[in-house]
Amino acid sequence: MMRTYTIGELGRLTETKVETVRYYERVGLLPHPPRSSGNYRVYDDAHLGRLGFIRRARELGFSLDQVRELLDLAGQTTRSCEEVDEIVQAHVTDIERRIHDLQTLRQELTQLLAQCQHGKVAECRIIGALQPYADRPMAG
Amino acid sequence: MMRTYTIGELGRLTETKVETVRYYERVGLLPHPPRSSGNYRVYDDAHLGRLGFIRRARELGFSLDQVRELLDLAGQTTRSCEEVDEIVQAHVTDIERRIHDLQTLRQELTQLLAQCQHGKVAECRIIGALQPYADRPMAG
DNA sequence: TCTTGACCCTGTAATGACTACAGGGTGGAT
DNA sequence: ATCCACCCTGTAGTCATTACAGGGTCAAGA
Repeated sequence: MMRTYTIGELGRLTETKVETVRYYERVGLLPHPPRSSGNYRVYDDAHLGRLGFIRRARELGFSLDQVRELLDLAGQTTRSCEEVDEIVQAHVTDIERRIHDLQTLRQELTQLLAQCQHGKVAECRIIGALQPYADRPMAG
Repeated sequence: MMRTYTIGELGRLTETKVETVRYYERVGLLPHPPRSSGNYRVYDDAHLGRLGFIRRARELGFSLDQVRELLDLAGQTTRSCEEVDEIVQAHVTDIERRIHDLQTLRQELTQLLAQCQHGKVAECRIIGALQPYADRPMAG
């Protein structure tokens, strides 16, 4: 009494475009499902679970390679979850670095905006700040 | 008495890979420079200035399309710098959204890490939290 | 003069993670 | 019979580079 799903149903259930489901299959994240007589892909609950896992991990910002590792580890149920922890920890560190970079960027841009006197481009401090060789002409 | 540069010199001065300089030319961000007798690209200070502008704007996170707009506006010196302001402001808003998204993500992941009991994968809360259909089997 | 070696040239393909067709077949309802 | 929504494969596009492969150029040293 196993429920089956077409690729469209699977997509709706996991908020994944049909093309993306096929893409995951192509790159080996989803197993090749059996086919119907009309050559349609036939999915079951195991596929639904696996695709759900992938999408949730992607939402959390993991790369497909990281997702691959996590899926692999998730299958080895008796193993210590140390490596899972490491992957997540590394990802948090990466996210923190990106937050920091973006904050630096925002500050630079905000300072540029504060300097703008809303005059003509010729005197614009923003444009000026973008020109590291302001004494030279600029090609166009 | 105009200084000229080879593509390699230009790259060193602006911390740009040679391939990237050629790429900017291909997509129309840099004008086609004149060529030497041996078919080498010959750049001058105007090119240096323009490439510097591009690289600085890229460092500040502007897309190449935004850089194109900024370069275009920078050339229209008598125009009001309102549009420059708008582009930068839109970019700041975008960056703020990204910072916010990343902060949300970091919090979710930090919570996952806090729940990890460092046991076996079978009981791992992290893996569990990634499985939206935890009652179902998972294909592999 | 010859030969290194560093540089330059073009053109094409790869990266990540999809997305968007084109051109066709299937399935169920009317 | 016909319609439409859905499915199929295969290929190419996105963004901003980067990485070759397979050649040509140029200045210096032996």
